[in-house]
Amino acid sequence: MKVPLLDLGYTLDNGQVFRWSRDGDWWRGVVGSRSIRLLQEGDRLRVEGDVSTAFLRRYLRLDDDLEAIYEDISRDQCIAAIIERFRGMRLIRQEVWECSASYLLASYSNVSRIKKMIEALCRTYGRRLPDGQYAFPTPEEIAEGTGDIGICRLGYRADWIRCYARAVRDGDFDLEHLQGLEYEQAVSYLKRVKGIGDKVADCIALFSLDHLQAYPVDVRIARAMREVYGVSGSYRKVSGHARRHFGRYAGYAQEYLYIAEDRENRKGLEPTPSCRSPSR
DNA sequence: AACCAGGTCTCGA
DNA sequence: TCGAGACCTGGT
Repeated sequence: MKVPLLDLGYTLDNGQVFRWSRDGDWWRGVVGSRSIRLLQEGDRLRVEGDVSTAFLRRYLRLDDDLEAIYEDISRDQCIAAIIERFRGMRLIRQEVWECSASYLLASYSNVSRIKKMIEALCRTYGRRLPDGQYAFPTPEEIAEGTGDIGICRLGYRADWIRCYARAVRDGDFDLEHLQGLEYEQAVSYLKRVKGIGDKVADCIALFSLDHLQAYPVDVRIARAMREVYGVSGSYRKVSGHARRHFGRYAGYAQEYLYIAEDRENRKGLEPTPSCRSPSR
């Protein structure tokens, strides 16, 4: 399929999704219960697996006008340089249950471990797919599964995920209702779930509810906000400042800042533009 | 071997 | 509303 401005590598390898990995020149991943392989060749995407182009257009947010978003969020030299450096990185539109359950597990951990926890969860409770991969488990499968959650090594997150799965299964937490809410209401509703706080709620809002103004602040973003923009303090304060600074697509700016920090930390590879000084 | 991690919970001011 | 401490576990 033909695609607009896109860098598949930056898009799949920036910590927003946890079930994709490199496989030679290809990318291999499981989305829900679909096993997919993707290869980008310029403006074309080669696709293997049980997916339609319509599904991929939606999943990869190919409907976002990246150039327009770049223009909107390029409100300072630092973010402009980072955008230039990582051109083509897109947010991904994840399904709500998988996204929320995944980020519920993501707290106070690191991407490598998060990936392992999720794979273990899928292997323990998810359906086995024809190619040997495992689907992301449904709330019912987690709530009613007979597998031993202990082998997933989730730590204290095990209780959170089981409690959340039960609530969704029983209708005590309504994902349909969630998807109809505005940003602030969605965040408040999400935070009723034990294990979902400010940051995870923002991730879910941004990655699965189309609330592009959401601005998740983790330790890295907090560091960037402090060092680059001179802002620190409570989550509310930092996130709110960023949302005012970057505007309605603040979430995109957040993800560009995040990938820049990430590549910075994987030292040795690809130098990134540095703008460590509140020039002003 | 320490330190850190896509944070949240609880509690006290 | 905010800040301080504790926290499963595994990466680096």
